[in-house]
Amino acid sequence: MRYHHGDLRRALLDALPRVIAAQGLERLSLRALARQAGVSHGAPAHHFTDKQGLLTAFASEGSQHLERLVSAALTQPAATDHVARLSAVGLGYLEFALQYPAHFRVTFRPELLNMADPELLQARASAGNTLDNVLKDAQEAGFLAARDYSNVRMASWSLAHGYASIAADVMAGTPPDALRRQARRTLDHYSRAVLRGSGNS
Amino acid sequence: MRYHHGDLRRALLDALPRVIAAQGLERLSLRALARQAGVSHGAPAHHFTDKQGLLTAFASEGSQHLERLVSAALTQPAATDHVARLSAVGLGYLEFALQYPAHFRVTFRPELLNMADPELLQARASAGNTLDNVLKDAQEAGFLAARDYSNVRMASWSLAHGYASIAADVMAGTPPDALRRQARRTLDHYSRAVLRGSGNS
DNA sequence: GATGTAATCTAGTCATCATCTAGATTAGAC
DNA sequence: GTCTAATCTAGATGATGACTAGATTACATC
Repeated sequence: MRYHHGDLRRALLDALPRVIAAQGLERLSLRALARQAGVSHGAPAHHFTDKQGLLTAFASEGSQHLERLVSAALTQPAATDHVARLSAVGLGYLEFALQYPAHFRVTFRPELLNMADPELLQARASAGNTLDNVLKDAQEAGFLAARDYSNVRMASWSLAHGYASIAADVMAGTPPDALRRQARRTLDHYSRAVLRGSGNS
Repeated sequence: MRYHHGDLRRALLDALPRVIAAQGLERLSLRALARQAGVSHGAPAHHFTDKQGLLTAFASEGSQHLERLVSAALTQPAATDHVARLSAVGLGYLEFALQYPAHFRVTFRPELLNMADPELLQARASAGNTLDNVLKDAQEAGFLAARDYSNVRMASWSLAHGYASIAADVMAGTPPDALRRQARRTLDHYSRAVLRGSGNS
């Protein structure tokens, strides 16, 4: 075992999902993580200062994964009209929860993170822009009244986050593909209802 | 200090929100809680077995509060038509997050709880029935197609849970009344869109 | 290739924690 | 008044996060 690891920071971040999956986020210990990486129990502190720093870096990664998956869902051939595009945002959100469950559990838990971390803030902000782009397009095309914009934005965000949370927690045993199908139905129905026209009474 | 406390179980559950608010759920310790109650560090174990047992009992309380607040929102004079009633479910959910933030943080965290606990299961089930009653009424009145039922149920649950989660986490600094107003607008818009008629193409 | 500095890692320590145990105290039934 | 079960205390154990001093290595510079 070499004294210098090479890239311990990366190795710890890569081992984290496994350790969290194995013993749960609540029982995550820096020492167990260090053991996994074959390194002494004090080594992680040099890269992340403390547990909060480790999880903050992990959450930044999470926000980047989220943004990537939402963007990927939007560039799929099916995401043509505005309804499908609004659904796609939610589906990308779910995909994040399904593909990166450990990240998902950490990313939206401010009490575990250093919310002043600039890297985290930037990752969060750019992840939130995608929804705005979709809704702005829908508004310009006349599918969303200007005065409904903030309501629909809040509802869409809440719905995506809520469904993914429920899928990750309550429905933890359900097969991913079943969740994807249910989410698609639910989100399509929602998006169709909410973007039907711009003249709601 | 008497040797027997009288009702230590209740005293611990009552002190829990204060301790969680003070030092955060992640740093909650049974010993600190015992100190708060003026009792030795081993005493809580007799009533709750372990930390998971304590939080499970706390989560059962939470589900009861949730059910009570949703029911209260439904019996308000404004909750007359089906749209207002569907909104009220979400508003009750938010009210739970606002009035019982500590309970809210614990109640939906299965990894902290003993999900096999019969008391918890029953509290959860009865809390979930209220939404079904509202949607069943809407369906019978012709505001919701039978084949859309499960989609709307899932969307409403996700939206309520997601908004409350975001309000509790991301928007932790926002004044409660502002959150209530925003939630009412968002939920009304959603409910109106989704319950407009039963003949969506 | 040698050298010096900064980055990285180890090993030991401390206070605290959850959990377990044995035993002390008390309430309440008989 | 006695006895039993419920309740609580006190001590111990192993693990944890954070801190420290010091050992080892990488790397730029000469």
